[in-house]
Amino acid sequence: MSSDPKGGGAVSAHMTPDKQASHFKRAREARESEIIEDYVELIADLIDEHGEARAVDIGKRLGVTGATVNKMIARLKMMDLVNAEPYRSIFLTDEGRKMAEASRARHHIVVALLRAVGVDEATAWADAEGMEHCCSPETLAAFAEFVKKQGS
Amino acid sequence: MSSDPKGGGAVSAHMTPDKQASHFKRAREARESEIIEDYVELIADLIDEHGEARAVDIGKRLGVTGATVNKMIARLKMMDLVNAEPYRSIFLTDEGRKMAEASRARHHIVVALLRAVGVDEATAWADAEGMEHCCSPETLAAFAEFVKKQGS
DNA sequence: CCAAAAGTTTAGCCTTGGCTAAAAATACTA
DNA sequence: TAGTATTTTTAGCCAAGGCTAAACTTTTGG
Repeated sequence: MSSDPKGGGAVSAHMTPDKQASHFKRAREARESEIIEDYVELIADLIDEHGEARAVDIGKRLGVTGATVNKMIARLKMMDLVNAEPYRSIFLTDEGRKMAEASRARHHIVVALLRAVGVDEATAWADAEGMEHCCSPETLAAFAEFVKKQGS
Repeated sequence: MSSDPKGGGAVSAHMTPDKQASHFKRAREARESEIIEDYVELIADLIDEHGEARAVDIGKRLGVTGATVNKMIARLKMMDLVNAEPYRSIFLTDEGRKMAEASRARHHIVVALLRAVGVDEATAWADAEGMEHCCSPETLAAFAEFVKKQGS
């Protein structure tokens, strides 16, 4: 740790190569499901707000083109997360709805935790967008616990 | 928010479509730089521990094949983050070292925050692997502040 | 009721970041 | 020093998730 002026030390000093590899693997896998969950959660939001989820609105909120949305919806359909017929709006399957609920719950816990440790509202919402996908159940549980304690 | 039994509410109720789009864009960009930073940080770790960073060791720790490492190193070289000659081990440029420092510092702050809110050591290290890339400077500052306060 | 606008779909392209297999270079060891 | 073992490199594959452009529906308004 000779060249670490900040005093932290090498991350890998804490573990064996394969343990570390598994962390990175988990992070890679999280990245994969992240996009899926973003779409599913957003579809749920749109249905709640407008009664339906249209490709064009999904695209607008996600900042991607309609073509991209379309391709993704095809994937979600194959994964049995949504029901969709050509030229009609998109609906969640039971499984999709369950995923949306879970995703939303995680999102809220992360926002609450960030607020509790002093992050401002806007930043909390923005940052939670990515963080919600990296937290293990244990960490989420700890967050929930901490927030509850703070509140009381 | 009619159909939200958990009481959280739709995420998007808090913002306009384009604001939300920018959050997702930021999350996508973070995902892109994430891999780069993981490689750079790991190279720094290996140099600190072994005096050099070899492709085979990077691969082992990241859980990817040597071929993948090789391709990535070529990219890092193009980005001027590392110096590497054929069949020799890899070194960081000044810019690379700077990135590694920053990444490492973020990593440590996140771990400290997780520990402070009650996450156990092992989980903290594992989860920080992904979270470190999603935190804005504001959030990291809040984390640092919070940890400092707790400690005193 | 029909034309223009809006939305959806398809086709085809690109980059990333994985992979395997095989070739080339380096390192070790008998 | 020769031969084997390890490591690196190259070539070529794949899926994901973006994009544009163009064709095709559906919706809307005159």
